[in-house]
Amino acid sequence: MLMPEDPPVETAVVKLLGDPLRARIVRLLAEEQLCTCHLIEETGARQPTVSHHLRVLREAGFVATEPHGRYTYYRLRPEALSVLARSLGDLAARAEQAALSRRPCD
Amino acid sequence: MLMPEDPPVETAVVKLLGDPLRARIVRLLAEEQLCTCHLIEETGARQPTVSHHLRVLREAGFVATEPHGRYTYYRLRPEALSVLARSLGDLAARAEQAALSRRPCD
DNA sequence: CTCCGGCATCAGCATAGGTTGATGCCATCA
DNA sequence: TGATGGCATCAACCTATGCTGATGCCGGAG
Repeated sequence: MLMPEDPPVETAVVKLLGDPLRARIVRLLAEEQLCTCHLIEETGARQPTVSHHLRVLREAGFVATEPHGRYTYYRLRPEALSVLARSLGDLAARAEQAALSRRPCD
Repeated sequence: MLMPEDPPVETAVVKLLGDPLRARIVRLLAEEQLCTCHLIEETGARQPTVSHHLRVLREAGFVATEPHGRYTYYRLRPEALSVLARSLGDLAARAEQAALSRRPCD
């Protein structure tokens, strides 16, 4: 078979939102665009830590960076979130049907 | 302040779906009810591993257990998934607005 | 041109969490 | 009632990953 496993893509992406600090950053960015210094003082985390998580979120397509003078602003990419939301919704819908069938054990 | 942070509850729950094996189990259970032995042969993981993840998923409210003879069947709880989906959808919606405002740096 | 401040990157450390082998419990069957 | 098989639990190990301190880059102000 070609795809014995399901796309681990989404899974890897979901994993990123599982980190508390990353989740906090995402929620902060869901309210307004912020630069790194804001995120530092809002979260209380140190600069390299924040910078690291922003990099991770950027590489995953969750945030977009926008250099502005010597500050760097970050904004959320709503699409990335809504794709995940839709995917989870689909899964929930299928789960409704799954309650009916049960695979026999022998 | 009482709640400087936002509810890490969802975050903790999302984290669970970030594990590849757990995600695989959830997707398998989204198709039909399965017992542990099915999940073992489907995933290729060993029995204690599967059992451990099922426990985690059960404690998080993602799956329900249903003892059936000497087999134990598991089924997905669609509600848990749809709650997450809705939450992510809300976040995406707010992110749309967030693109407009930007906090000044000084 | 020089200094400063915001930010990214790097190597090392520490903890969390997934996997494993061994073991015990319970239900079924002979 | 003893044997078997499905499943849960436990302690130990190990890898992944988040955090830290140090350093370098770059844009802007003087």
